[in-house]
Amino acid sequence: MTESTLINHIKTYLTLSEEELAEIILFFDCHSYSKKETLLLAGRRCYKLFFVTKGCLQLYFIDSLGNQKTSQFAIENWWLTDFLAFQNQKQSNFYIETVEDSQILTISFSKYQELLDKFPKMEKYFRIIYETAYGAALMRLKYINSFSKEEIFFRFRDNFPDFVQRVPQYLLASFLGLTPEYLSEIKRKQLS
Amino acid sequence: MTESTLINHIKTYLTLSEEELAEIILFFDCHSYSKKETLLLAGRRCYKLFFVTKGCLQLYFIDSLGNQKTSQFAIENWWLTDFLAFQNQKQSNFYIETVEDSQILTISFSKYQELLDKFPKMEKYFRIIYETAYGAALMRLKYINSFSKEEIFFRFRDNFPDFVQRVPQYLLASFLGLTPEYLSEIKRKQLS
DNA sequence: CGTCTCGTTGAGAGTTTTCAATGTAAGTGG
DNA sequence: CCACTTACATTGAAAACTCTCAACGAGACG
Repeated sequence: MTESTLINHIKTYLTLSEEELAEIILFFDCHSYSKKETLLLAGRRCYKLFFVTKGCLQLYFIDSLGNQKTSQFAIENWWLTDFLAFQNQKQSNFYIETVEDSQILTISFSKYQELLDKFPKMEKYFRIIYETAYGAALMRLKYINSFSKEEIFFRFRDNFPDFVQRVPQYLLASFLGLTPEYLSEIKRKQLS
Repeated sequence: MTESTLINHIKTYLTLSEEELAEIILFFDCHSYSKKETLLLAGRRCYKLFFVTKGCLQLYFIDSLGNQKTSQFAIENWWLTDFLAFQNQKQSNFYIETVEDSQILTISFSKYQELLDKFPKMEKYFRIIYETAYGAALMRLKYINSFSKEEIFFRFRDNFPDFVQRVPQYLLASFLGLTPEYLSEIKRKQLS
């Protein structure tokens, strides 16, 4: 059951009764998507927050030259949306698309507010989620400023070998901020 | 009164009685620092969270070549710490230092936990703070991946002209991820 | 006045991108 | 199951971007 993924995740941070958890889960809709389906369009109002129970999402934008640039991936147990646009109920700056066949729990902005009002403990859950995500984003910025693109790739591959296998190389390149061609070159250099 | 800065900030997100606010503020210590004082050392356990009521802090690290790299600034009404290290009570990856003479409210990790336990509404406050900060970090990553360093500088200067005046140029360069020399060159190029 | 910090300049070197071409694997329809 | 098409990965050369290093200049401050 796909909802149990979220329930288990919440349980790792909060102590809640089974009744409460059952009520909480009702705030969410469950959807299945196949690979390369779009869940959020840039320019549209961002009124959904997504939780991945299976599969993989990417948050990306199109730069001025028409290239797709990935800002964030989300795999099992990750939350994803354009958080600034979601919070302010503004137009999104990003697209969200499935990278694999995926199962996604969805909550609208108004339901999200209701959920937080009715279960204040969930404020704590999301506070921890965002506190962690923000810390991780600062670490990512640290990496970007510390290392050459070559080093960024090798370190990422060492830290997340499974994930590197999981996504196509051009998406990984787009996420790490280099061109697919240069990523190819780097890999070849290391072999010799 | 420096504590009122935090009180006002909390009021913009929560409705709390004056008594509650008075109790909340007791969890914090107030300190004055002059320019270039260190508040957090990399390698030490990170057990404090900071709120700037006046002045400016920087979160930075030293790269393998010995260069200081700024990951984040915090001015009035900003929270700052090494959030990953704070949350897990681990060794910090960053230094924190004053950029100007500053007044800082400080809360230890244990007091922070007590505060959140005693005033669950504060979970909501911090949830919003971190949700915003995370969204902003993703936007920063978007900028880094979208634009050349030259463009990043001009856009930052257009968006935050006052801040650009406020901090020395070498710190700004370190924050934007380019060298002071290159920043000089960019500025000169635009004049002609 | 001397010193220290910060900003500027210029040349050369290193990194990364662009572009165009080729190779390869995988999916699709007959 | 094969032929076709498409999507993705690789290669190499040239160009663009950004850094390094060393030197100089200007202002702040004791």
